[in-house]
Amino acid sequence: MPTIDEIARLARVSPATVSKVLNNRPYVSPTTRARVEQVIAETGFVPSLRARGLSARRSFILGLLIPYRADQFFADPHLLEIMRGIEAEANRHGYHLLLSTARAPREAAGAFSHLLRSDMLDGAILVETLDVQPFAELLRQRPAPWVVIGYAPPGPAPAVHADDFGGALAATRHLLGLGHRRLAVISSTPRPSALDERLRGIRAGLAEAGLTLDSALLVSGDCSLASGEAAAADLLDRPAPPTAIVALNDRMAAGAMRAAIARGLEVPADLSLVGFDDIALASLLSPALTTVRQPGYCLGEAAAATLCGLLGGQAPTTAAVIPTELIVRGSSGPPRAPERG
Amino acid sequence: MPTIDEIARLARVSPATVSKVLNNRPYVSPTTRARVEQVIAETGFVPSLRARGLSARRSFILGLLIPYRADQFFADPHLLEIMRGIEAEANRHGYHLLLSTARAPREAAGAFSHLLRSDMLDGAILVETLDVQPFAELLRQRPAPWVVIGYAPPGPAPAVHADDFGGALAATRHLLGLGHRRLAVISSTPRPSALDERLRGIRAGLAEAGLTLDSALLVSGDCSLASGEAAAADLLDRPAPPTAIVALNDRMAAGAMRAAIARGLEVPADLSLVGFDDIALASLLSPALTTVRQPGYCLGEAAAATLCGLLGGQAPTTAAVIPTELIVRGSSGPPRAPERG
DNA sequence: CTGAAAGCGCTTACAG
DNA sequence: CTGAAAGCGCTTACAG
Repeated sequence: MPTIDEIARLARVSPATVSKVLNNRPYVSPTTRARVEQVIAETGFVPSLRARGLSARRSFILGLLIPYRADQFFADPHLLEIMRGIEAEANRHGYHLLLSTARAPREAAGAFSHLLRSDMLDGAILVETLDVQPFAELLRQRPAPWVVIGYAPPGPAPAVHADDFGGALAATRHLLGLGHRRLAVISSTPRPSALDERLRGIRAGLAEAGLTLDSALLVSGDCSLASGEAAAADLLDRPAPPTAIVALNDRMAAGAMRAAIARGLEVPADLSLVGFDDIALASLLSPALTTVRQPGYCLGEAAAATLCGLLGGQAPTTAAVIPTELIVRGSSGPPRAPERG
Repeated sequence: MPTIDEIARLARVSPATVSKVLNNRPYVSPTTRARVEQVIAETGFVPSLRARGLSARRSFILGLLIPYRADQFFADPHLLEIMRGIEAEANRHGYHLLLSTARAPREAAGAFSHLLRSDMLDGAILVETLDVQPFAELLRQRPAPWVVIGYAPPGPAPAVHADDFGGALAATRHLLGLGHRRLAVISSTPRPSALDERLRGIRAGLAEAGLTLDSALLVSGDCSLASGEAAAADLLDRPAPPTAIVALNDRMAAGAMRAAIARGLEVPADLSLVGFDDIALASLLSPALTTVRQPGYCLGEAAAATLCGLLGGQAPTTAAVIPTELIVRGSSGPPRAPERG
C-alpha cells in the first residue's frame, strides 16, 4: 500500500500538499490539484485511517453501544434495521460503525469502559434498554458526543425515539372509527418508557371521543406471547368482554389472538386486535395483525445524523421523534353489533 | 486522558518501560513493574489505540462484512446471534468489531473497498450470501487474513459453517423412526449451498433405511412462507399425499402448516412437519414446529476464534463444522396409520 | 533490567 | 500557492 510520501513523490509535490488535496482544502493551485488527483486515482491510494486518526485526533469511528442481558437482546426485533440505518447515514458522513454489545451493567466497567477510554470512538449511539443508566454514566465522563435511541436520555444527550404516542393515538382512532367502544388494553409489567407512551396515546385517543379507559379493562402481561394469551383469556371470559383489544406489543397480540380462536371467537368480527412493532410474525398470523410499525431504519438514520451533526459542530438538538405507521390488516374491523357511545 | 509519557513520569521510568508493562513483555524488574502497574491502576490509564495502531501496525479491529441486497438482509434470522458470538470471542482476544453491511456487489467498489484500503482492519469475517464472490475478490487482494461464515470459500480462506447435512440427517432419522415412509421435501430455487447440504442429508437418511427420495415428492418454493404454502398444497391435493414434509426452512414449513390446516388436516396425526433454522416463529406456531436449530452464536464464535488464530500466527485450519440441533416439538409425530416399508 | 532515539503515516501551523 | 518541520502517542530495535 502506497503512503502519502510516495504519492507526493510521484506527483512531485510535498506530502503537505497531498494532504490538502485529500482533505479538500483550499490553497492548492488547480493544476497541482489535478496532478495530485490523477496520481491518487492511478495508484488507488487511500490514506491510512490509523495515521490520520492519530494526527487529526479523531478515529472516524462511531460506537453502537447495545447494553443487554442475554434474554433481552433478541427481544428487539428492530435492531438489525436500526443498525442498517445508522451505518448508512454514518457512511455518508465518512464514519464507520463499531459494534459493542456490552454485557450486563455489572460488566460495564469492563469491556465497554475500556473501549471508551481507549480513545477509539469519535462518538457513540446508545440504544436504550432497561439498564442503560450505568452506560450513560460512563459516556458522560467522556468528551465524545453521544446520542440515545429511545426515551429518557439520562442527561443532556440528544435522544431519538419513535412516535409511540402518535402510533397509539392512530390505532385508537382506527378502532373507534370502526365503531368500537369497549376497548381493552394488554399492557406489561414492568413497562419501559415506550410502552408508557403507547398507553398514554390510547388514553388520548379515547379522550378525544369522550371516553376513558376502564381500569378493569387494563390488564398486564410481561411482553411474552403466553402472557398475552393469559391476559386475553381473562378479558374474554368476563360477562361483558371487550370488542377490541390493543396489546402494547405484537407478541402479546399474537397470544391474544390465540386465546380468541381457542374460544371459538371470530377475529375481527367478535374481537378486533391491534398490536405494536410489526414483527415478522404479525403479517403471518391468520388473520394478519393490524399493528403500529416501528421505524427502525429511520431511527438509526436520525440518530446517526444527529450524532454527525454534533461532531460537525452543530448545537445539540432536542429530542427527535420519528413517525410510526399504522398498518391496517385483517385483525381489526367493525364489531358485529356496533354499540352506542 | 493521560498519555504514556505522563504515566512514565509518575512512575519515574521511561515510556519504553511503561510500554513493556502494558504489553506484558519481559525484561522489567518486578519492583518496577509493580510501580508502573500501580500508577496505571490509580490513573485508570488505557493506552490510545489510535497511537498503538499506528506504531504496532495493527488496528485491533476486525471487520464483519455482510454483503446484502435490501430484500435479503433480514432473511437471515441468525445475524444478531452470529454478531454476538463474534464479538464475544473477538473481545476475548482484544479485538473490536466493525460492522460493514456492504450494499449490493455493484457498490462493492465503493464503501467496502475503501474500508479495506484504509488500513483499518486487522482481519475480516465475511458472511456468505449469494453475491459473496466480488467481496471475496477484494479481500484476496489484501494482506489481512479473513474467514468465511458459510460454504464455498472462494479461495484459500478458512470457512465455518453449520452442520446442515447432519441436521437434515437427524431430522430424517427422526421421521423415519416415527414410522413415516412417504416423506416429501419442499426445497427452494435457487438453492444456496446450505440448502443443498440439507437436501443431501435427507437423501442420506432415507438411504440408511433403504429408501430413496421420490422425485415426485421433491417440490420447490422460494424460501417464502407463501411459496411453502403453495408447494404443500400441491403435495397434499394428490391422490397419495405424503405423511411427512420436510421444508428446507422454517418459513416454508410454516406455510406448509397453513396449507395443512386449511385442508382440515391434523398436525402431526395426518401430516408431520419439520423445518430448518428455528426462527422465532417456529415455537409460536400451533402446534409448535419441529426444526433444526442454527448454531448462530457458535458459528460467530468459531469464525472469530479461527480468525484470531490466524492473526496470532497459527496455520490456516480447514473448514470447521458447527453441530446443529434437532428441536423436536409438536409438529412431528407418528403417522395415523403407520405404513409398511 | 532500563532508557534515548527513531519511526509508524498522516496533519497542522508556520515560514516563505 | 508551496513545503520544511514538528507533532499526534504509542512501539521497536538498539545501546548501555
